[in-house]
Amino acid sequence: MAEKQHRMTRQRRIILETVKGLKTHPTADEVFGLVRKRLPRISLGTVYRNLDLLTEQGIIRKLDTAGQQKRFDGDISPHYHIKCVKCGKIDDLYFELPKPSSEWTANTSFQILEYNVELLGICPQCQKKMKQH
Amino acid sequence: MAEKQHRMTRQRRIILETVKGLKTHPTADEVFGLVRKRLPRISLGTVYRNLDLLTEQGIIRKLDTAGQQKRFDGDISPHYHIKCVKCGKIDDLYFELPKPSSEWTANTSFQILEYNVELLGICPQCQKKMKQH
DNA sequence: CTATGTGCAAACTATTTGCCGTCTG
DNA sequence: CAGACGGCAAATAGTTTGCACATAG
Repeated sequence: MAEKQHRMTRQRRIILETVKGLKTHPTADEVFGLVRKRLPRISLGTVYRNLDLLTEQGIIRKLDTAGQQKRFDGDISPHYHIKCVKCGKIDDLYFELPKPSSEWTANTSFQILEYNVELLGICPQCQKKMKQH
Repeated sequence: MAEKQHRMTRQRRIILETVKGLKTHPTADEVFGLVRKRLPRISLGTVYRNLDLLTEQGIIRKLDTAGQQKRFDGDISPHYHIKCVKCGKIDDLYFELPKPSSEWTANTSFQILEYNVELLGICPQCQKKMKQH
Protein backbone atom coordinates (compact mmCIF):
# COMPACT_ATOMS: atom_id res chain seq x y z
CA MET A 1 0.00 0.00 0.00
CA ALA A 2 2.00 2.94 -1.29
CA GLU A 3 1.32 6.28 0.33
CA LYS A 4 -0.19 8.96 -1.79
CA GLN A 5 2.37 11.35 -3.17
CA HIS A 6 1.99 14.89 -1.92
CA ARG A 7 3.15 17.92 -3.83
CA MET A 8 4.49 21.08 -2.28
CA THR A 9 2.28 23.57 -4.01
CA ARG A 10 2.58 27.31 -3.55
CA GLN A 11 -0.62 27.28 -1.52
CA ARG A 12 0.51 24.49 0.78
CA ARG A 13 3.91 26.06 1.34
CA ILE A 14 2.50 29.46 2.21
CA ILE A 15 -0.13 28.00 4.54
CA LEU A 16 2.62 26.08 6.31
CA GLU A 17 4.90 29.12 6.55
CA THR A 18 2.02 31.16 7.92
CA VAL A 19 1.09 28.71 10.67
CA LYS A 20 4.73 28.12 11.60
CA GLY A 21 5.38 31.85 11.68
CA LEU A 22 2.68 32.57 14.26
CA LYS A 23 2.92 32.33 18.01
CA THR A 24 -0.86 32.36 18.23
CA HIS A 25 -3.25 29.50 17.65
CA PRO A 26 -5.20 30.54 14.60
CA THR A 27 -8.54 29.23 13.41
CA ALA A 28 -8.87 28.10 9.82
CA ASP A 29 -10.29 31.37 8.78
CA GLU A 30 -7.64 33.44 10.48
CA VAL A 31 -5.12 31.44 8.44
CA PHE A 32 -7.25 32.09 5.37
CA GLY A 33 -7.20 35.83 6.06
CA LEU A 34 -3.43 35.93 6.41
CA VAL A 35 -2.64 33.66 3.48
CA ARG A 36 -4.95 35.63 1.25
CA LYS A 37 -2.69 38.67 1.63
CA ARG A 38 -0.06 36.75 -0.32
CA LEU A 39 -2.37 34.64 -2.50
CA PRO A 40 -5.52 36.67 -3.05
CA ARG A 41 -7.26 33.96 -5.05
CA ILE A 42 -6.83 31.12 -2.55
CA SER A 43 -10.06 29.56 -1.34
CA LEU A 44 -11.13 28.66 2.15
CA GLY A 45 -11.61 25.06 1.04
CA THR A 46 -7.94 24.83 0.09
CA VAL A 47 -6.96 26.18 3.49
CA TYR A 48 -9.06 23.53 5.25
CA ARG A 49 -7.74 20.74 3.03
CA ASN A 50 -4.13 21.74 3.63
CA LEU A 51 -4.45 22.31 7.35
CA ASP A 52 -5.88 18.81 7.66
CA LEU A 53 -3.22 17.30 5.45
CA LEU A 54 -0.38 19.00 7.33
CA THR A 55 -1.95 17.79 10.57
CA GLU A 56 -2.09 14.19 9.31
CA GLN A 57 1.56 14.46 8.39
CA GLY A 58 2.33 15.68 11.90
CA ILE A 59 3.89 18.92 10.66
CA ILE A 60 1.40 21.07 12.53
CA ARG A 61 -1.11 20.30 15.25
CA LYS A 62 -4.89 20.56 15.28
CA LEU A 63 -5.93 21.48 18.80
CA ASP A 64 -8.37 19.22 20.51
CA THR A 65 -10.01 21.98 22.46
CA ALA A 66 -13.60 22.14 23.41
CA GLY A 67 -15.67 24.59 21.43
CA GLN A 68 -17.03 24.84 17.95
CA GLN A 69 -14.10 26.28 16.05
CA LYS A 70 -10.89 24.33 15.63
CA ARG A 71 -7.52 25.98 16.14
CA PHE A 72 -4.15 25.05 14.74
CA ASP A 73 -0.67 25.22 16.24
CA GLY A 74 2.64 25.38 14.40
CA ASP A 75 4.45 24.29 17.56
CA ILE A 76 4.37 20.50 17.69
CA SER A 77 6.56 20.12 20.79
CA PRO A 78 4.61 18.59 23.68
CA HIS A 79 2.74 21.25 25.60
CA TYR A 80 -0.74 22.10 26.83
CA HIS A 81 -3.13 24.98 26.49
CA ILE A 82 -5.25 27.35 28.46
CA LYS A 83 -8.26 28.89 26.81
CA CYS A 84 -9.93 32.16 27.69
CA VAL A 85 -13.59 31.51 28.49
CA LYS A 86 -14.49 35.04 27.39
CA CYS A 87 -12.77 35.44 24.04
CA GLY A 88 -11.42 31.98 23.18
CA LYS A 89 -7.80 33.07 22.99
CA ILE A 90 -5.27 30.38 23.76
CA ASP A 91 -1.95 30.47 25.59
CA ASP A 92 0.74 27.80 25.82
CA LEU A 93 1.66 25.95 28.98
CA TYR A 94 4.76 23.82 29.24
CA PHE A 95 4.76 21.19 31.95
CA GLU A 96 4.80 17.44 32.41
CA LEU A 97 1.69 15.58 33.24
CA PRO A 98 1.78 12.46 35.44
CA LYS A 99 1.30 9.15 33.66
CA PRO A 100 -2.28 7.89 33.86
CA SER A 101 -2.53 5.77 36.97
CA SER A 102 -4.13 2.34 36.76
CA GLU A 103 -6.56 3.42 39.44
CA TRP A 104 -8.05 5.95 37.03
CA THR A 105 -9.15 3.30 34.66
CA ALA A 106 -10.07 0.54 37.07
CA ASN A 107 -13.73 0.67 36.13
CA THR A 108 -13.58 0.92 32.37
CA SER A 109 -12.87 -1.62 29.70
CA PHE A 110 -11.66 1.05 27.31
CA GLN A 111 -8.06 0.75 26.19
CA ILE A 112 -6.34 4.03 27.10
CA LEU A 113 -4.32 5.79 24.43
CA GLU A 114 -3.54 9.21 25.78
CA TYR A 115 -4.95 12.07 27.70
CA ASN A 116 -5.16 15.75 27.41
CA VAL A 117 -5.63 18.54 29.87
CA GLU A 118 -7.23 21.80 28.97
CA LEU A 119 -7.19 24.67 31.39
CA LEU A 120 -9.82 27.36 31.29
CA GLY A 121 -9.24 30.88 32.47
CA ILE A 122 -9.41 34.55 31.62
CA CYS A 123 -6.81 36.26 29.49
CA PRO A 124 -5.18 39.56 30.54
CA GLN A 125 -7.20 41.67 28.09
CA CYS A 126 -10.50 40.25 29.26
CA GLN A 127 -9.44 40.72 32.90
CA LYS A 128 -8.95 44.40 32.15
CA LYS A 129 -12.29 44.72 30.41
CA MET A 130 -14.01 43.21 33.44
CA LYS A 131 -12.44 45.68 35.86
CA GLN A 132 -13.99 48.55 33.93
CA HIS A 133 -17.45 47.53 35.18
CA MET B 1 -31.65 42.08 39.11
CA ALA B 2 -34.23 39.35 39.69
CA GLU B 3 -33.62 36.01 38.06
CA LYS B 4 -35.94 34.96 35.33
CA GLN B 5 -38.69 32.67 36.49
CA HIS B 6 -38.55 29.22 34.96
CA ARG B 7 -41.57 27.01 34.47
CA MET B 8 -41.56 23.27 34.61
CA THR B 9 -43.28 22.53 31.34
CA ARG B 10 -44.15 19.05 30.10
CA GLN B 11 -41.33 19.29 27.56
CA ARG B 12 -38.71 20.39 30.07
CA ARG B 13 -39.70 17.72 32.56
CA ILE B 14 -39.56 14.92 30.02
CA ILE B 15 -36.22 16.08 28.62
CA LEU B 16 -34.84 16.13 32.15
CA GLU B 17 -36.25 12.68 32.98
CA THR B 18 -34.80 11.32 29.77
CA VAL B 19 -31.27 12.62 30.36
CA LYS B 20 -31.33 11.57 34.03
CA GLY B 21 -32.61 8.14 33.08
CA LEU B 22 -29.70 7.35 30.77
CA LYS B 23 -26.30 5.99 31.68
CA THR B 24 -24.98 7.07 28.29
CA HIS B 25 -23.90 10.54 27.23
CA PRO B 26 -26.41 11.50 24.58
CA THR B 27 -26.11 14.19 21.93
CA ALA B 28 -28.92 16.71 21.55
CA ASP B 29 -30.44 14.76 18.75
CA GLU B 30 -30.33 11.45 20.56
CA VAL B 31 -32.30 13.17 23.33
CA PHE B 32 -34.63 14.53 20.68
CA GLY B 33 -35.19 11.03 19.29
CA LEU B 34 -36.02 9.59 22.70
CA VAL B 35 -38.20 12.45 23.88
CA ARG B 36 -40.13 12.40 20.64
CA LYS B 37 -41.41 8.93 21.50
CA ARG B 38 -43.34 10.51 24.35
CA LEU B 39 -43.97 13.92 22.81
CA PRO B 40 -44.17 13.42 19.05
CA ARG B 41 -44.62 17.11 18.28
CA ILE B 42 -41.62 18.41 20.22
CA SER B 43 -39.09 20.31 18.15
CA LEU B 44 -35.34 20.03 18.09
CA GLY B 45 -35.06 23.72 18.98
CA THR B 46 -36.94 23.10 22.22
CA VAL B 47 -34.59 20.28 23.07
CA TYR B 48 -31.56 22.51 22.54
CA ARG B 49 -33.09 25.36 24.53
CA ASN B 50 -33.91 23.10 27.45
CA LEU B 51 -30.64 21.22 27.50
CA ASP B 52 -28.85 24.56 27.69
CA LEU B 53 -31.16 25.89 30.37
CA LEU B 54 -30.83 22.75 32.51
CA THR B 55 -27.07 23.00 32.09
CA GLU B 56 -27.04 26.62 33.25
CA GLN B 57 -29.04 25.60 36.29
CA GLY B 58 -26.48 22.90 37.02
CA ILE B 59 -29.07 20.11 36.90
CA ILE B 60 -27.33 18.33 34.05
CA ARG B 61 -23.89 18.72 32.54
CA LYS B 62 -22.80 19.68 29.04
CA LEU B 63 -19.61 17.84 28.27
CA ASP B 64 -16.67 19.91 27.24
CA THR B 65 -15.27 17.26 24.97
CA ALA B 66 -13.44 17.90 21.78
CA GLY B 67 -15.36 17.10 18.64
CA GLN B 68 -18.14 18.67 16.70
CA GLN B 69 -21.19 17.36 18.50
CA LYS B 70 -21.86 18.22 22.13
CA ARG B 71 -22.89 15.51 24.59
CA PHE B 72 -24.90 15.80 27.78
CA ASP B 73 -24.64 13.95 31.08
CA GLY B 74 -27.34 13.46 33.71
CA ASP B 75 -24.69 12.58 36.28
CA ILE B 76 -23.40 15.81 37.78
CA SER B 77 -21.15 14.22 40.40
CA PRO B 78 -17.49 15.03 39.77
CA HIS B 79 -15.99 12.57 37.32
CA TYR B 80 -14.07 12.47 34.07
CA HIS B 81 -14.60 10.92 30.68
CA ILE B 82 -12.83 8.79 28.20
CA LYS B 83 -13.82 9.01 24.57
CA CYS B 84 -13.42 6.32 21.94
CA VAL B 85 -11.33 7.70 19.10
CA LYS B 86 -13.04 5.32 16.66
CA CYS B 87 -16.72 5.74 17.40
CA GLY B 88 -16.97 8.69 19.82
CA LYS B 89 -18.63 6.70 22.60
CA ILE B 90 -17.96 7.98 26.10
CA ASP B 91 -17.38 6.13 29.35
CA ASP B 92 -17.20 7.48 32.89
CA LEU B 93 -14.07 7.51 35.02
CA TYR B 94 -14.13 8.23 38.72
CA PHE B 95 -10.87 9.30 40.23
CA GLU B 96 -9.17 12.29 41.78
CA LEU B 97 -6.79 14.30 39.77
CA PRO B 98 -3.94 16.21 41.36
CA LYS B 99 -4.61 19.93 41.67
CA PRO B 100 -2.99 21.99 38.95
CA SER B 101 0.43 22.83 40.24
CA SER B 102 1.59 26.42 40.15
CA GLU B 103 4.46 25.26 38.02
CA TRP B 104 1.98 24.51 35.22
CA THR B 105 0.96 28.09 34.98
CA ALA B 106 4.22 29.83 35.77
CA ASN B 107 4.53 31.30 32.30
CA THR B 108 1.05 32.59 31.64
CA SER B 109 -0.73 35.71 32.76
CA PHE B 110 -4.11 34.10 32.37
CA GLN B 111 -6.20 33.82 35.51
CA ILE B 112 -6.96 30.12 36.00
CA LEU B 113 -10.55 29.08 36.58
CA GLU B 114 -10.68 25.34 36.18
CA TYR B 115 -9.35 22.53 34.19
CA ASN B 116 -10.68 19.64 32.31
CA VAL B 117 -9.20 16.28 31.50
CA GLU B 118 -10.21 14.12 28.62
CA LEU B 119 -8.85 10.66 28.08
CA LEU B 120 -8.83 9.10 24.64
CA GLY B 121 -8.96 5.39 24.01
CA ILE B 122 -10.72 2.58 22.25
CA CYS B 123 -13.98 1.10 23.45
CA PRO B 124 -14.48 -2.68 23.80
CA GLN B 125 -16.62 -2.95 20.66
CA CYS B 126 -14.08 -1.15 18.51
CA GLN B 127 -11.27 -3.29 20.00
CA LYS B 128 -13.14 -6.38 18.80
CA LYS B 129 -13.67 -4.96 15.34
CA MET B 130 -9.95 -4.26 15.04
CA LYS B 131 -8.96 -7.82 15.95
CA GLN B 132 -10.98 -9.14 13.03
CA HIS B 133 -8.43 -7.69 10.59
C1' DC C 1 1.84 13.38 -19.13
C1' DT C 2 -1.06 12.24 -15.17
C1' DA C 3 -2.55 12.19 -10.75
C1' DT C 4 -2.68 15.49 -7.19
C1' DG C 5 -4.26 19.91 -6.07
C1' DT C 6 -7.03 24.26 -6.64
C1' DG C 7 -11.01 27.57 -7.03
C1' DC C 8 -15.62 27.94 -6.76
C1' DA C 9 -20.01 27.07 -5.28
C1' DA C 10 -23.13 24.15 -3.36
C1' DA C 11 -23.98 20.84 0.30
C1' DC C 12 -23.84 19.48 4.90
C1' DT C 13 -23.93 19.26 10.13
C1' DA C 14 -24.80 21.15 14.41
C1' DT C 15 -26.90 24.76 16.55
C1' DT C 16 -29.41 29.19 17.13
C1' DT C 17 -33.07 32.42 16.44
C1' DG C 18 -37.45 35.17 15.08
C1' DC C 19 -42.09 34.95 15.06
C1' DC C 20 -46.37 34.05 16.80
C1' DG C 21 -49.56 31.35 19.02
C1' DT C 22 -49.89 28.42 23.64
C1' DC C 23 -49.88 27.46 28.41
C1' DT C 24 -47.92 27.79 33.22
C1' DG C 25 -48.07 29.89 37.57
C1' DC D 1 -53.61 37.17 32.20
C1' DA D 2 -48.62 38.32 31.59
C1' DG D 3 -44.67 36.64 30.48
C1' DA D 4 -42.22 32.30 29.79
C1' DC D 5 -42.25 28.75 26.50
C1' DG D 6 -42.89 25.74 22.36
C1' DG D 7 -43.38 24.64 17.35
C1' DC D 8 -41.88 25.73 13.06
C1' DA D 9 -38.95 27.23 9.64
C1' DA D 10 -35.39 30.01 8.28
C1' DA D 11 -30.77 31.61 9.47
C1' DT D 12 -26.16 30.96 10.93
C1' DA D 13 -21.43 29.09 11.67
C1' DG D 14 -18.04 26.04 10.62
C1' DT D 15 -16.53 22.71 7.64
C1' DT D 16 -16.68 19.45 3.68
C1' DT D 17 -17.21 18.08 -1.06
C1' DG D 18 -18.10 17.59 -6.34
C1' DC D 19 -16.50 19.18 -10.40
C1' DA D 20 -13.74 20.99 -14.09
C1' DC D 21 -9.51 23.12 -14.86
C1' DA D 22 -4.52 23.89 -13.44
C1' DT D 23 0.11 22.32 -12.31
C1' DA D 24 3.98 19.80 -9.82
C1' DG D 25 7.10 16.27 -10.46
